[in-house]
Amino acid sequence: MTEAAASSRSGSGALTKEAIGTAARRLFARQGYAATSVRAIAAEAGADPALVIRHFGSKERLFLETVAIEGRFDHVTSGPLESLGARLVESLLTEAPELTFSTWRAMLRATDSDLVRSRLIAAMEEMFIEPLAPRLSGPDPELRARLVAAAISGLLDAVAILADRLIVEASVEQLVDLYGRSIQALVDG
Amino acid sequence: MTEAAASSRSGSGALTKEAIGTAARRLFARQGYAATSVRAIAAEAGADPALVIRHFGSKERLFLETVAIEGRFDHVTSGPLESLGARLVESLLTEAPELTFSTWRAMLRATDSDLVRSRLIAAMEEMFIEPLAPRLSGPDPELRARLVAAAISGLLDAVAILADRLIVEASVEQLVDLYGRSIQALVDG
DNA sequence: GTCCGCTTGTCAACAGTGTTGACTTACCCG
DNA sequence: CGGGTAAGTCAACACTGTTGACAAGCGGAC
Repeated sequence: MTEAAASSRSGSGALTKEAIGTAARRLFARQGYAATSVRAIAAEAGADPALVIRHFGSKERLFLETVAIEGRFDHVTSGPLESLGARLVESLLTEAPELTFSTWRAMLRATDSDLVRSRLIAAMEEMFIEPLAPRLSGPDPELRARLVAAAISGLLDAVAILADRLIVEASVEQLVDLYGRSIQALVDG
Repeated sequence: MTEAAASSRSGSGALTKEAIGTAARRLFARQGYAATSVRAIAAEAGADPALVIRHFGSKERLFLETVAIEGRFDHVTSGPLESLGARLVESLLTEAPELTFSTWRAMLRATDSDLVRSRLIAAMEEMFIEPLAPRLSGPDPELRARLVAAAISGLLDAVAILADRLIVEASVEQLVDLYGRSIQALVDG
């Protein structure tokens, strides 16, 4: 069609779309999906509520397009297996943890939507299960990799949603030692 | 409508309140908090939407009063420590799992509400952390008990929310063996 | 018997939500 | 200049949770 012409024509539309996206990202991360209204996003971006829908199709698609889990754990999952549990926990807790936690919180609470749910599943599989499963030796490597992912989601729950104070305020070394050893039991099989 | 009038004449409004409660419980468990409207609950109970609010105060309080985590794991947490991980996983997977899972799903998704969130935290502490922490020996018993709770919430996530097919379809013995051993590492410290 | 108070229920309305369609504006190409 | 199209605006729709005014039936007091 006229996509090339349209994109080269004028940057005005793409600019406000970008503004809407960043406003949505901020509000979704801070208040969650349900508590953030399209009108609030529009106001924050200085745009009309109808324009938000016209640019992104729906509030749900706006959420999916803006708040995405993008943690990269390749360096962890590709490292030595005997220290994987510890390195996994450390990476989760130290590398841009604020982003990881708020994203987890926002997405998990929005899993009413099947689209959000399948997106979350896909992210977990891509980040942890798929890189990990083929490397595990012993019985049921795939199942064990998925249980590792379950343990990770449990840690994210504790920090991002339940906000367990003792866990949040514990030292990274302690958590790496304790929870890392627990995950390591799944890796070793 | 004549039936409702008749019931109100014979006994009390507590009957219709009960009907509203069971309708709410069913719909919340099946569709979650956000997707269930007060009007749908009222229709299912054969009552007026305004009556729902008058009886329970608000949709949020209705949710809190109807869907509550009531799992009892005393027999597990008071048993022998050396097999606690395995017995915990087995108990979670076999004892009224449908109720446990749907309740976990409904509550976790509704943690936008601070009331729901603190209720969920209280339930986890009462069911797992408080009975377990004083029994653990070694360093940081409280922190380790809370990490056990985190691991549990991860397993619940995998089954109830992410609906991980390999985990759901795995045999209880496999999960007890693998994830139980992982939790046991936290218990042993 | 009549009135009062109380619970139980009904109705219409409010402000807020996501979303849609009609409409205007502004721009680039021919 | 004229036409087509993307960008933006506006009012409206159906829906949400919640509220206040009001009716109906009941038990007890005088």
